Amino acid sequence: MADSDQISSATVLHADLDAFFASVEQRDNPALRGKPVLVGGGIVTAASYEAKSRGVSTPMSLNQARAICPDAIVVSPRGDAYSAASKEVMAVLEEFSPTVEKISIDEAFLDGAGMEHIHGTPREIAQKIRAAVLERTGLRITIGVARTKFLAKVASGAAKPDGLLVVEPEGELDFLHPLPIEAVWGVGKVTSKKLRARGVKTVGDIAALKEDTLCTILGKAQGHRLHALANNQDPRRVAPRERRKSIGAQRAISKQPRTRAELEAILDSLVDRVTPRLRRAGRSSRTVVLSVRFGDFSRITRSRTLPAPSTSSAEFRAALRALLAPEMEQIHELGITLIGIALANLDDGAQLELAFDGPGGHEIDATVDAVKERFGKDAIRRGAMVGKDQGFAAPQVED
DNA sequence: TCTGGGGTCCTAGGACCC
DNA sequence: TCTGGGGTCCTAGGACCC
Repeated sequence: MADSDQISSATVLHADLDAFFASVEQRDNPALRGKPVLVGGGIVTAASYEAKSRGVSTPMSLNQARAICPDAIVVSPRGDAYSAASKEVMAVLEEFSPTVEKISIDEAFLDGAGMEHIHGTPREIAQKIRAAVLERTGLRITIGVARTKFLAKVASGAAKPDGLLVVEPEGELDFLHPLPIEAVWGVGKVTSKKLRARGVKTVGDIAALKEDTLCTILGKAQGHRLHALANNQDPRRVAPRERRKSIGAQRAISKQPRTRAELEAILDSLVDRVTPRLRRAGRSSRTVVLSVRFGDFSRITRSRTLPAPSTSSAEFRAALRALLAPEMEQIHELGITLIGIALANLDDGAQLELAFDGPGGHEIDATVDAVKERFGKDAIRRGAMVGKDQGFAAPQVED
């Protein structure tokens, strides 16, 4: 097929769940339906549309939200429930398109290529998806349809909540150029201020600027990207996400004096939250990152790269203690309001690669976790021999 | 605006190597 | 002893997203 053919017929769908966390709470607890619901602790992580219509937005402090909307029901986040609901929804999406790109817990792009034959026009496809998601998961999803990812995403934003918007190819610039610059993915507070200071208010205004000018204002990468998007150029294909590049955990804490031992205990608990996720994913990490937010909300990060990829909690703990020690003086002076860790530089495979003869005599490389999954967690033990019929030779794993 | 928790990407300087 | 350019890795900070 000619390339131009594909581009002219390209259809991208952007599916975005409405007020996701709050909607899951309302779905799972009928007493919350039709009422203003706030999910969060400290700040509002998600607000139901009943709460949003009263002026609550995210992220806003919970106290402030309560002041605006005193009858709001506040619920603590249930991360596991949201992950499970997200999986249900993504599974429905995957029934419609073989190419689904998850971009966050509540959003995904779908490649519409080839779906027309089975499901009809892009509008009909989107309607079917919305109906299927609601029926199967009880959640409402908004869909934007366009020729490019960028337009599809902007379209879903404009269609919320519980909506559907198709941007026809001949109407693209009319749709795009009047939008405020903040509608562009990647234009946040700082960029918006820089641009507005120069009288740039709409996407059309950006399009009228020379790329060089934009790069001078914003830096090369962002200038180039913004110039392209504002001129309706977005060649990005829908493609399943590459693997995660880091895994982390953090905890906000109250600003009271903390001993080093107390902080190390928090660090250890964060390590214990993160390493199981690392191992479950069959990954290992070579770089350990400590991040600290002081009493004045300034932040630092400190990192250490290990000589070899690791999955060892003990090794991570030791590295983090070493990173924390030099910062204690600052912490005493300013106080500390958050402590976080991340494991970066993720490698494939958990440290040890195993080769064994698979069915048909092929040699298969497997990670430790894959082997455990297939043969049971006792298949690998320190120094254990695995039966010949399973084709292993004395795998040894530490930990 | 008295501020959560999980991420991605970009920039920039220095070390080190060829 | 003085000198160049390019590439990669590491560290730190910052903007941004949901």
